[in-house]
Amino acid sequence: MTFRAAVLELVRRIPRGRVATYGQLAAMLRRPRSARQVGQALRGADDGVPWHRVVNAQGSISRRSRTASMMTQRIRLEQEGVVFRRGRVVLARFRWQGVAARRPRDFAVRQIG
DNA sequence: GACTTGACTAGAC
DNA sequence: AGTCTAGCCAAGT
Repeated sequence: MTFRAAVLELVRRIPRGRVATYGQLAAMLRRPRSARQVGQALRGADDGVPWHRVVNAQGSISRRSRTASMMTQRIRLEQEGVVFRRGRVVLARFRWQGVAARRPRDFAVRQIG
């Protein structure tokens, strides 16, 4: 299993309407310093992988190449309901939490009385 | 193996 | 707020 294959597999699990950052995905793969390689892996991704759901740490879109437009990615995200503010995805609301999101809410047990 | 290339990022101005 | 820089490292030559 190459790193590239692991990245593509993980990106396929990002649900519609959510985004993840390069660094976040790298950390999920237990390779926290390989953010650049996540981008590199996405370079040749086919239509089967939702590459548009990956943005940089600032929530903005990174250019795929000199000529490539960033509009395609933004339009795709907005069509899924992702909201941009001042050119950035509102990460606080749309970041994919990964497996942590489905963890039991043990915090709700605490009561006042 | 020794370079080279970047869809990156945190920190420092 | 933006702009630079150094460090990063999987893949491709």
